[in-house]
Amino acid sequence: MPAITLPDGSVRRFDGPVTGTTVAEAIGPGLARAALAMEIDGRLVDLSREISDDASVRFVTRKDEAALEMIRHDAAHVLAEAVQSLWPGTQVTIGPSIENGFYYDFYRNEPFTPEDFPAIEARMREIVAANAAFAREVWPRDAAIRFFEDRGERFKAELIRDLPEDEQISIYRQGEWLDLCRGPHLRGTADVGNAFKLMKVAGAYWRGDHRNPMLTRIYGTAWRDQKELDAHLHQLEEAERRDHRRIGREMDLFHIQEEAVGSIFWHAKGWRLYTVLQDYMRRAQTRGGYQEVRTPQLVDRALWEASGHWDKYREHMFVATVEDEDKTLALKPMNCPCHVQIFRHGLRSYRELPLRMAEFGACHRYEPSGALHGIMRVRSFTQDDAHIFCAEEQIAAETARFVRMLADVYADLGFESFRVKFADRPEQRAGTDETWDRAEGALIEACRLAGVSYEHNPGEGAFYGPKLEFVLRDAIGRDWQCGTLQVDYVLPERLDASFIGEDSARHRPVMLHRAILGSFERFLGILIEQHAGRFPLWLAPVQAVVASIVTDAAPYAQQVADTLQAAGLVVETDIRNEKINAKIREHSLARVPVILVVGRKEAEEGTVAIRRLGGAAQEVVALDDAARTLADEALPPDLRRTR
RNA sequence: GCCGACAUAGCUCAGGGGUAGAGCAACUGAUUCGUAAUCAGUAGGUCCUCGGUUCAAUUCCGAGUGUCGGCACCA
Repeated sequence: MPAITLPDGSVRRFDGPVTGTTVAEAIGPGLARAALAMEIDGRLVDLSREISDDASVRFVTRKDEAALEMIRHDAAHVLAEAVQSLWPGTQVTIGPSIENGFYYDFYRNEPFTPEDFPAIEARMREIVAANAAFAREVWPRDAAIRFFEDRGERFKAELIRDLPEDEQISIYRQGEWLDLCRGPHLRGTADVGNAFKLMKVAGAYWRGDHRNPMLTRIYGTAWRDQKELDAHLHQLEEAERRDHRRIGREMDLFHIQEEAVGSIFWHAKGWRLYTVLQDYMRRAQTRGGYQEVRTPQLVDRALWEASGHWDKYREHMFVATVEDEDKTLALKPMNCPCHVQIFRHGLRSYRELPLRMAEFGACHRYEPSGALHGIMRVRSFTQDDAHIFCAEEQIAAETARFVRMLADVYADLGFESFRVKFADRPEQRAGTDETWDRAEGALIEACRLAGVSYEHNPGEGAFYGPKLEFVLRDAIGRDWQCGTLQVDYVLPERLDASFIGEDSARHRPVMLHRAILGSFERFLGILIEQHAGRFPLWLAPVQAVVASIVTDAAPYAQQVADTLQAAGLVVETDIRNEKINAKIREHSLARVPVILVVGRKEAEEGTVAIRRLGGAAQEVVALDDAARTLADEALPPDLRRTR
């Protein structure tokens, strides 16, 4: 006699075990039509599942987030059936729902290509139209293993073998086809709907391990309805439109070529962007109580051996040898060992702590070729790196201080909010468990004191210590991990850094590794995509163009440009013999924030007509006023505050 | 690094066993024009590199390099 409690608090009693379908029908025909699955005591299950005991039940309809995930998961099953029916002998492996869609990994000698998509999608639509019910069955483990082995499905058999002993082996049938699956599923294949699209094929290692066979993965996107699908496709176009590689070329910011793979040729305009950002960061650091240093690019391997990097990252380091000397040097992949060298140069007193040592450190790492991506993932980059040498009891205060600084910088750069993740000890690590206990404990305590709330990111810490990761969200909703703060007890030990305490004895400092932007290269890529190249005035590579209407106005245009330049603005002059329409169009497409139009009238009156990027309005003001206003507007945010 | 796709003018792309085309950009000339494309003309190519097949390869085949999308990696 199950008593079923509904979300509104009402209770329904039934004579015996009932399925969710029955319960929904009992409540009303509308719900019976809309219910796709249900939550029994908070656990999502099939609607066809029987309820035999008292329970609280919530029905899941298409509007639910959970339903969208199920649509995607079921779409993966439909994809798998379609593929196996078109290419018998293809082995199935796994096919989960993911953000925005789903994928399914297949094993097949001949990989799929996007040309196969139309046929697969057509078959998928047939399967959806047939509306086979998803039927759950529980099989004995041995029978399930034998079944899949007999079909030559060795990956599925392996999956079942590796399931925990006490776990039920559930099989879902959809018509003729079946798959091992934990579930739950929608009622039938028709519930998947037709708002799906296959997107791309890719290789993926079995179980994500590069020692395993390569599978061929088909990605799809799936949504509740066509409108949502269209919105998603539009969003992808938007991301492509913002792609920093495209904008970098269009705006003449940088390029990369074969002779220096993974390194950037910064063109004049891109370099202005870079230096404006670097100057800003330098001011922020100075205000934050950091001292800036500069350390060598080439450092003897002995130091990397001592720090532990040679052991762990040797194959990711660029190594240099010289003919006349029996020495092996490495281009520094990071700055910390060098900073420790400065710290330990001479005796340090506790009075000097916390010692905040910053460097715009140019580092080289031999990244795997497949990892390279525009200016975001490169082999030569510059970090806004700093190490805070402090006593253990200063960790909390320094963490809080750093988070404040980071929040200010992000806000100035147009990112109002960020998330924090706490990454704790990885499997491969240096240092004892006791050390890790202390490091993690100190960081947790620091977060508490700083009022930082965080998500847990287990096992993702650096090999020498736990870290906080700071994640930005950009204008189109993508997350970027930029900032980091890492607590390190290991390196000071390995490189023998010490300070003299109040008690006249030697003590080990703790090192906090920290960065706000991460690397300039990557962050500039993010900034470019964040603004789609339409930078705020202070960052814009070209801040204004003076465009003349007639040749007679050319001398005045030059005078306007000179005035603005004297006021500190980056200005170009366009006195070509072109129509003003063409000039406006060109400079607008080039994303110049301000166009100053001057014709005979302006020349006579000593004015300029200001046109802002993105607007059609024009504002006619006296030249001197324009120079003053624009120069003011072009001040970096921190200088504007202290003006 | 692994899987797949791709590589043709500055850019975006078409083409195809007999050494190649468009649009935009560039250059020249005419036009002097008031807020998102004035008109006309000219020039521009190692068809990524190296091998192979062929009478002939930019095209077909192989290798390499690079790029792109994933996977793996990211101190």
